Amino acid sequence: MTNPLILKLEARDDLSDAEKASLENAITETRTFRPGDDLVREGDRPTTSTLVLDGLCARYKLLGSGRRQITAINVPGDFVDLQSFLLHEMDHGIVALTPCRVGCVPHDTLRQLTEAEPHLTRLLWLSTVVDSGIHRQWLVAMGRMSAQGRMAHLVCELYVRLRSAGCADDLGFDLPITQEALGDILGLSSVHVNRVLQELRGDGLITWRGGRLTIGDWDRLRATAEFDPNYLNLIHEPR
Amino acid sequence: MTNPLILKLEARDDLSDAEKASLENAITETRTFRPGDDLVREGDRPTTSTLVLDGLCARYKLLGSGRRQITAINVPGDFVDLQSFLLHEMDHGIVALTPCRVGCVPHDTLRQLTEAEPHLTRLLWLSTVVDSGIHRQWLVAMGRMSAQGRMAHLVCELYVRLRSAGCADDLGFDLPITQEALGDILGLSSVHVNRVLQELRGDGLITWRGGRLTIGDWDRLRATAEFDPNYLNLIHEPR
DNA sequence: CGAGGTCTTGAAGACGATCAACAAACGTGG
DNA sequence: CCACGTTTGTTGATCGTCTTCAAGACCTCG
Repeated sequence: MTNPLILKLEARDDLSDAEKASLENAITETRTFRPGDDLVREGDRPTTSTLVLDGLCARYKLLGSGRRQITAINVPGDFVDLQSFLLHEMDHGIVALTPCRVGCVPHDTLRQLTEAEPHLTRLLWLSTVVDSGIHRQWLVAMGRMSAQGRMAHLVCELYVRLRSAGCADDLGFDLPITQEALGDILGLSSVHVNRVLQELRGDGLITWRGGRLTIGDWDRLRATAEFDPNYLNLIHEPR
Repeated sequence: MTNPLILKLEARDDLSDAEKASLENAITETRTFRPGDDLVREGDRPTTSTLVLDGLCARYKLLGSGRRQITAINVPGDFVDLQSFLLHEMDHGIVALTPCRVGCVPHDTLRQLTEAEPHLTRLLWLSTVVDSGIHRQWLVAMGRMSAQGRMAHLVCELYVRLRSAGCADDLGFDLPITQEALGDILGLSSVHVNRVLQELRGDGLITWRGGRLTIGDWDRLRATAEFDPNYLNLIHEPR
């Protein structure tokens, strides 16, 4: 099976065979995690960065009250903590939301890439910059949209991202997580998540049963979410 | 006057004289903006990136309802839209919050830096990655903190960032923006911003008059905000 | 001095949180 | 395959936070 990071980068620019080989060889080890396992903890100083090969992970922070906020979802092909190569100390934890398989890339290897492969460096930089754009969009949703709008937006985003990673079909995608986790993503209580889901289902926009999310009416879902995939930067052009 | 970007990067790693010169020479033009002016609009495809030399700018998105959400504040030394060099199309606008002086750096120059200056490239990459960390912290505040906690957190963050940019003294800093803008930052209505400010002032945590924010009790402000500057990555070490 | 923008205050209402109880689903061991 | 315990999902009731609307005060700048 080919490395999903290569798929992700090739969606945005051409890669030479040498560059693909560099990426393939960068992974020194693969590891698996079960839902709820921490891949990395806040305060760690990892010496490798983690690439999601399969499953979903989340970045999160905990507050004094014990509340959790998830700040990002990572799908296959995402370099979860690529920034730890530059930041050194983790300012947040990373948890497996579903069963996960990940690849580890030593920071030394990344550093060598930045010395020898300027184009690949720009593409890796790009992938952190796209993450940043997703964060900004989430901020807009959190600050100015209703709970239903936010939920609809999340579904739209995950659908497009999973699709581009080859992990969704025409009808929907697997999302085997709890309503509480969904609340931690959207900044809502699990009770309210439940009610919002019922409304969206009542309106025929989505259904979500047995860990499988099905899209009922993409156009209206998209309208509810005011979703514009622009910020995901799924455009192929020279970088 | 020395380029504040150099100050910002030197807070996090050593720069050689050649690297400093590269950064100085990168700015081809400086421009000024008045409060409310757009530096860049959503959908633009700029050919330069913008470095704040003086004043405050904000990244923002507008929703269908006309609501605005500010997703980032940029202080002197920040490279506002460095990512446009990789992303090409702007997924958000940038507005001057106060009178601003900025420097323009052509994307061609940035590209050449990535080809010839790996260490400087890593530092510029780092600065986008720190922005990302700030976004994540804002998400936590938006999702899981009260209006007062959020306000307190914003004040703490701005104080530390402006201080490290040499734009704040022991007592506080200039913040000549409207309460409505503050609401667009925090995802609150301007009415509620007003009330939250009154409470914080009543508690002796801050005062804000005539565009000048004064910190009354840093320890309690910090506690209210659960503020930990860790995510700003103000650590000097080799990158 | 007047006009537009900004700040302030009050009142009403919407949205989402919290609490509590129960139902359903899941997994584990017998 | 069933029994049981634990986790997850569902529902109702109540409460608090923040929004919205509206009106008046203040301020700044032409």
